[in-house]
Amino acid sequence: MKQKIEELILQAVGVLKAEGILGLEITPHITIERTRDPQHGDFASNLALVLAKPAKANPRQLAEKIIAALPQHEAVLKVELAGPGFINFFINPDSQYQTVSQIHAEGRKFGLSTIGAGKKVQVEFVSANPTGPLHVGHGRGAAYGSVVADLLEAAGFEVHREYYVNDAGRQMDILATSIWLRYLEECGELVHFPSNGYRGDYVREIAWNIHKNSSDQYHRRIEQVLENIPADEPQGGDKEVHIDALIDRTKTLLGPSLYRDFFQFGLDNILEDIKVDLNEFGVEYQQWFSERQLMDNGSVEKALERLRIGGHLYEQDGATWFASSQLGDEKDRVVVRENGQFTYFASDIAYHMDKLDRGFDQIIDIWGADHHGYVPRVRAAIQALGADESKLKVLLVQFAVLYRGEERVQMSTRSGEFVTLRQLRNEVGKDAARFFYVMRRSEQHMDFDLKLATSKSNENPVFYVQYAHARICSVFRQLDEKGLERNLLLGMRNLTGLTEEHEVLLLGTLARYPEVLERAALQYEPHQVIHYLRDLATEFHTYYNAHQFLVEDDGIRNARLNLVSAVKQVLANGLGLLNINTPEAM
RNA sequence: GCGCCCGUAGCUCAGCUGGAUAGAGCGCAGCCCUCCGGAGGCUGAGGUCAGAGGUUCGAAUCCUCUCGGGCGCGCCA
Repeated sequence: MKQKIEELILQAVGVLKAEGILGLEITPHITIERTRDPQHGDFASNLALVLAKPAKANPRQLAEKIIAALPQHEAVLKVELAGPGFINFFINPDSQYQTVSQIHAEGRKFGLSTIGAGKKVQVEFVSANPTGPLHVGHGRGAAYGSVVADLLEAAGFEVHREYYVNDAGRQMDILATSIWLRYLEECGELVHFPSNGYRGDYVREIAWNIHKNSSDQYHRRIEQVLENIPADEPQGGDKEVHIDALIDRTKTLLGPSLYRDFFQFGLDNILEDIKVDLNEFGVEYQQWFSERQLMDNGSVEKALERLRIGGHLYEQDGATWFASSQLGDEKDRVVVRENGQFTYFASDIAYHMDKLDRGFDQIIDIWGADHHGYVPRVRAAIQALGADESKLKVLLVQFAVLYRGEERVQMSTRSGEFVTLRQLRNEVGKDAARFFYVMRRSEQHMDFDLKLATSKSNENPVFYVQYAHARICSVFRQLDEKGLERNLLLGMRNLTGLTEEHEVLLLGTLARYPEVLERAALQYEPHQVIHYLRDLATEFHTYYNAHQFLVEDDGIRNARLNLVSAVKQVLANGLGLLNINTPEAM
């Protein structure tokens, strides 16, 4: 509908240009909006207001000329000039009725579009270090990322979902060493656990598992381990120096092969846990991309070589630097350390080169907002690699603060007592968790009230929307019990009988769904879908209270049932897209 | 100190990329079917869009400054 009006306006502009009223050089950006106030019709355009200046004309007079030049169309009932120069379009109600039959015909596919057809998009999200279970902060990224990906798919894009696994680097060595020390405890050694180690219970569990299945082959005496190790922080030393020495000692005592096994076992364990966790949360990936693989197969060298050829690298203080400050970053960044090791950033450059080489039209990185300082350097890298910088889109997700009613839920990573995503799911369930995470704009700091999410009352928006769906299902159950018939075709023929205010409103809202999906997808804003579904549910509940559906009159009854079942379909489509259940009864 | 995000009703938040009288939910004050699920609906009170300038026909939205909150500024990942 929106498109049709746009075409009509475009034709009118063409006519005015031919008549010399508008300069030929003027190419207006036509915006058509749905009106907020029904008195203003169904759609409105501010074209005349926008063109008034370049055309050097009075906006109202210009609007009149545009209206006069507008071709007739069966779907447009009338066009009005209003206010300072708005052009308001009143749609022929008959065309609104078509959406009901369209929804019935298209079913689950209603709302999908093809604007993204032929375009490949990669969405990378969560990508938490595999050093422990996902916590509630990752949950928002997971929910947001997966819905953005699904929205893009609904808009016709070919979507590739990816998790970047940071399975190389010091953090992983710290993990392996932490597990090993816990393992030694299992063997009966008395260990002073390093202050910088991973203290969570999961580390003990993994250690316990290894010990159970491996007899004592990794056992070394604690005196051997601690010999000449610099003091930890509580003993007046430096915790970083302490843990690095412990890592080296672990590697030496176990030897490359055993260390590798140990490292791998910890990694596999945690990664598997993350995969199961995300899966249960309704999040699927096409690929789990290994950072270590980039290190091992020479991709990092290749990426740096490409930067070197482009003249973006230089040596200083024994390290290799990327001159990112020339490409918008605030300062240059080290890519190869003095000790010869690549930085995390170096492998990230290689990762993004790999993304570019795979031929995606758009690369979307979804990060926690605390990483925002990282954006300019990655952008710089994209440019230095010779790619179009606009291919990269970074979406930042703010943290969620958990509350239980009024009381703030404390999180502490250090003590290992943080709230995990799994705990959250167990407490509020998948549906409420996903709904709440995605309910707010991603850049918005969010208060997540656990008590509200679990309450089975009208305070809880999840239940409100789901209830609308269940209520419609209940109506259809009642149909049988009352011994009334349903006739789909008869209902379609009588749709024009739906002239009540509530019905007209619902028809308009149903017709809006595809537009909402499209906007939400192109702007990466899942919360728009949530707001839409709440609106739709509200309008349905209002309608339900105002009118009986199961009436004696066959024509009206069947028309209303068709309308209501279209509402049910759209609720199911919307909730389905968010990966939230649509219960038939609650 | 510099950079990014945010500031809208008592609370939690929308606000369609600059449009018409700023909207929801919760909370509060009143109400509603002998009838398809009251997990619902209706009505009302509640706002200097943090503040001050500017841009223009028109600003919550764009620009500048100030105030307040969050987060970043490693040869960590």
